[in-house]
Amino acid sequence: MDKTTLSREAWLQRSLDVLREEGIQGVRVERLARDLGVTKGSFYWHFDDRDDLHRSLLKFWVERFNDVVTENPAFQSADPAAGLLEAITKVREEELDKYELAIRAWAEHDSEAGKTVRDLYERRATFIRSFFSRIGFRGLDAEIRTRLTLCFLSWDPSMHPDESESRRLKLLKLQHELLTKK
Amino acid sequence: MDKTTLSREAWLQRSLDVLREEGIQGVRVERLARDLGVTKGSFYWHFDDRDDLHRSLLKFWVERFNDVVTENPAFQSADPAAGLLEAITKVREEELDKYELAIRAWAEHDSEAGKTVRDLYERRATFIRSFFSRIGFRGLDAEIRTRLTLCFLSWDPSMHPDESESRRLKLLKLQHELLTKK
DNA sequence: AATTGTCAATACGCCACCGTATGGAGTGAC
DNA sequence: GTCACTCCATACGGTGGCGTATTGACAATT
Repeated sequence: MDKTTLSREAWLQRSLDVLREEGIQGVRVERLARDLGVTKGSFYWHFDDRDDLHRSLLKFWVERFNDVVTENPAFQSADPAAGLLEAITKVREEELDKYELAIRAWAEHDSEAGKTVRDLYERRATFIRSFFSRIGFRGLDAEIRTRLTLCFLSWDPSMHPDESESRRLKLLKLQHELLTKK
Repeated sequence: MDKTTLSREAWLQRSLDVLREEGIQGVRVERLARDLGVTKGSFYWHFDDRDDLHRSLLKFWVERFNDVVTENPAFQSADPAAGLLEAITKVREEELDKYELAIRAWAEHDSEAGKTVRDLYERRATFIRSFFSRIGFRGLDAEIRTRLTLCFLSWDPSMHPDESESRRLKLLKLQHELLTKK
């Protein structure tokens, strides 16, 4: 791994954390430079401009925190209800939702981030829906279960930031039981 | 109603719409002044500074879009399942969730807005939980149903901005059935 | 008619941030 | 030891937004 790549990723990782803590308006060139202990001369070597950073940031996040679930064949082997539980448990355990709300907040007011999030939602919905479909739910019945699952995964943790991990997993299981029960 | 009050509310209403369209970073003094066809001389008559506007905006939103449900005794009369359905239907029909995501996005990176949203969540959760409690659900079983209801109300519509009103109501009813069924 | 109060216009200084231009340090090629 | 390449530092001009100070228009009061 050469230094160019490394340094570019350092900017991206720091950007992601700043995004989470302060929102996209905190992801500024000179501020990041201060955080990283360099000046913006470095930034403009690695990126065209601030917009380039923002777009790269989206790609960076999608690759690291999303593809690992929806593109992962491991969840297809078991019986559907168990496979679904494994998938949503992985999200919680590996904190794949860590930057979720920050990205969603950003997407609300940025068209490009909006498109990324919408496309991603479709991938996720298709992924989850297939489980409910294989369990035997059809049409609107599968749809509402899919949506409730996605809602709960993406939104609920952000409303309970101080909840213990064990309680979260308990509620996650309970939600899974409730929605997979025929 | 004197002109002072009216004009102050004009700033607040415009701010709320700008917040929804562009986020809190769009709620800027000179920009709002342009939108309203005045100069910022007016702004600094009605508000101390930008921060004063932001804090007032929060209060403005809470009073207009939230108290009407949680502080409304009308939903307590009917049987619990029916009362719950009435309450969540009112939210959808009167678009009380219109500014929900914009506020939530703001709250993610602003401590004062964060506190407002957390307090509000508690009020809502208590409100919803009482229905499930009266239906006969207890403990974690009532908790998960409460959370799924709140998730669905706050988050799901934002993921389907182009969905028809009738389909939304249909899914809302289905969600209600699924969660109130013993 | 003069005075007071309400609201808005104008002009100013200030600061944060962006993007560019240019120079310079370090390293490997040969 | 020179050359070229990679990466960062420094200095600059430009822009946009904030908040203040001052003046002005208009209405109501007396």
